[in-house]
Amino acid sequence: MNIREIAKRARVSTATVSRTINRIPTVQPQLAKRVWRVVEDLGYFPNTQARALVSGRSRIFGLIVSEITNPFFPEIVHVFEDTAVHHDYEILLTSTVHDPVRMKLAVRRMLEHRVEGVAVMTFGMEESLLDDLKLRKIPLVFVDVGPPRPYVSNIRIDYLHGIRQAVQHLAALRHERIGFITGPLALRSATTRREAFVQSMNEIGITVDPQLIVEGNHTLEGGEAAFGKLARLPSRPTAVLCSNDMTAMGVMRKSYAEKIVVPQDLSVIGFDNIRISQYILPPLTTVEMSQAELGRMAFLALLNDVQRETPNRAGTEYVLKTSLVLRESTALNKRAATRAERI
Amino acid sequence: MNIREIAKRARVSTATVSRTINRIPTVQPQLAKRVWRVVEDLGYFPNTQARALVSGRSRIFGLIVSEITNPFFPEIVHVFEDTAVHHDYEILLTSTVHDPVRMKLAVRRMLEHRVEGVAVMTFGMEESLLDDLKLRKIPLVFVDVGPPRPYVSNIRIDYLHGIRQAVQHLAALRHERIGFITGPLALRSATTRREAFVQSMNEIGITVDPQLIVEGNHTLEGGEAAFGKLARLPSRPTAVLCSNDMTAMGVMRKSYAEKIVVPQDLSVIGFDNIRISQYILPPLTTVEMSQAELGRMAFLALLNDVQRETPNRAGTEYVLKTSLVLRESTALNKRAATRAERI
DNA sequence: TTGAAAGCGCTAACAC
DNA sequence: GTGTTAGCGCTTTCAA
Repeated sequence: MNIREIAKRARVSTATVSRTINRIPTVQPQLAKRVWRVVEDLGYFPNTQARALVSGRSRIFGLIVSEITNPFFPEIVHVFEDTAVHHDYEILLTSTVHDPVRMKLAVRRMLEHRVEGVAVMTFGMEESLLDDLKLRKIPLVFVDVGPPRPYVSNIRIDYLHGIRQAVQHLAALRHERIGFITGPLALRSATTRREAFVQSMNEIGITVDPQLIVEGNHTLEGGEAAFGKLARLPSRPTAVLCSNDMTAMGVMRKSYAEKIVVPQDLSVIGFDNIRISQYILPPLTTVEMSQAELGRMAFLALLNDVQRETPNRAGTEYVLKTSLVLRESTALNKRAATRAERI
Repeated sequence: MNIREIAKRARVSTATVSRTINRIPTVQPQLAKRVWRVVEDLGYFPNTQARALVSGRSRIFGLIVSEITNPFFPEIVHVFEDTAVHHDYEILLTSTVHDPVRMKLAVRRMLEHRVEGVAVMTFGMEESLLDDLKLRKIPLVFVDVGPPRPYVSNIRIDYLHGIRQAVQHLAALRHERIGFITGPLALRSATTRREAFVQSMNEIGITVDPQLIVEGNHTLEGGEAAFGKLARLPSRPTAVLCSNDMTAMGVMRKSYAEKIVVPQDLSVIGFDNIRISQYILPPLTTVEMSQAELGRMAFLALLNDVQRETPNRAGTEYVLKTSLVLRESTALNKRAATRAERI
């Protein structure tokens, strides 16, 4: 069953059927009605492949994430898909799993399917592998990477805003020795978070002891190991800020093992606000970087690029704010509090 | 750049280019070599839409899950995608979010994209909405639902195996009053798990007190509420088996609030073995239902249906075993243990 | 073994 | 406002 069959039964041309289905307003209402009747009677639906082929528009966007099993991503994927469906787009999803080969393959698949745009959420990894896409001037949106580049849009993350709130929250709870566990420093997003931490500390008059900054790798195990180092310090921190929530969970797990009670003995703050952070015990105070908002922005950025008639040479810059979500993993610094009482 | 361009430059016909690219062995090696050279020089790759249109094979499978943000699914999606890519298939993913409208829309999208098969992982929900697919004899694979149906394959879950292990593990730890928190009883998967529990208890000579079976809804909040009921019982259970891991996390959260210590005062066992279960405190003992295996089986089931020349009228039945994973949320029943010492 | 050519289902340019 | 028709890029007969 195809458009010709519909045309025959509705006694119109295929062009009229096509126009009707695409809601082109020049079709006479009565003709349109006749067409719709047949369409519904036969349960006809158009063939997207044929459509894409002739129109040169696939109505597919690619979405590249580093790992769908990383709890940070499912919400993004969900919202991206949801927004896409609302705009009659389909999504070609791929996880690179930090593997350049998979990344290369993903680019190939995107090209073969003639995607109209690609959102890249690998936070700065293997970015050069996307050159094939850039070459063909396919709209691209990145999250949180490097300097502006031609034809590429960016969603900048305002890390400083949330991290400053976190630092000030800890300072208000009278913490001074505040540790920071970074992500893998090969990632720009990780170094930027670290810098936001250092700057926020400076702003409140504290120069960060370099020993208090330890490299993690955004995994729970990395958080455990990193906190291990912090805990062995002669003067260990009373609070730890982590580059993501999984790291914070690692810190909590390690401190549980070492009989350090969160939040009484140690305040912990995460970053991302992934879904489970509210469910762990104690519920995690964290800096939210809205995954839903990120998914929506990424889709709309691509849609915007695709819909303009002149190519978006300059790229567009978007900004996603971060902000502190208070829960129960932070508390007053006991030592400082005792001191204060004496005063 | 298209196949004609390649043909011209390689001084062969488009047919030969097509054959070469599709690795049809009748092409002369030297001709093939010439074609490949041009293909590589120009960075040519075929257009999947055109291919699909003319061959009538989209090389796309649909994957319908109830919620990608449910931690049970990301691993499945990942493995499904991974296996698909290995077989040169693409995947059309959708979350129904338990919404019949979205389900209906998903079916429509699948049809428009001419998917060759659909894996349905909604565990028994809104299944009638898939009639359009059945009607068109599109290969379908379900997980864990109803009786065999024509043209539909099924992955059965051997719930009993794992649940029996869980019950026997608890019994060995001298628990007798064992509670069970079900999933939403509208779901077949939930009632089947409950029945497996009752049977396993009967097998070890215990008739389950109906008060000890409480309905949950597979969410953390549901687990909290359900355990609230169990905790208020005159004689509360010393162990609880849950219909999924999120429920178990709810139980742990609620017992934390009520100063009931897991596992000393209460043993808890989950079901599913989602990723985070190993990370929570204490690490959760749970019945594993391998998500990776499920994703792989679902893909291969569809592939199998698609590759046979005669339609799979009878459908194929697959079985996925479940089995207990011991971690740290269970312990010896204190009361019974004391009694035993006296003996 | 290779090439010529038909045609997959649809859109859009053009003619009326 | 509607119809006729070319053609999107490819696979696949069929003939040579």
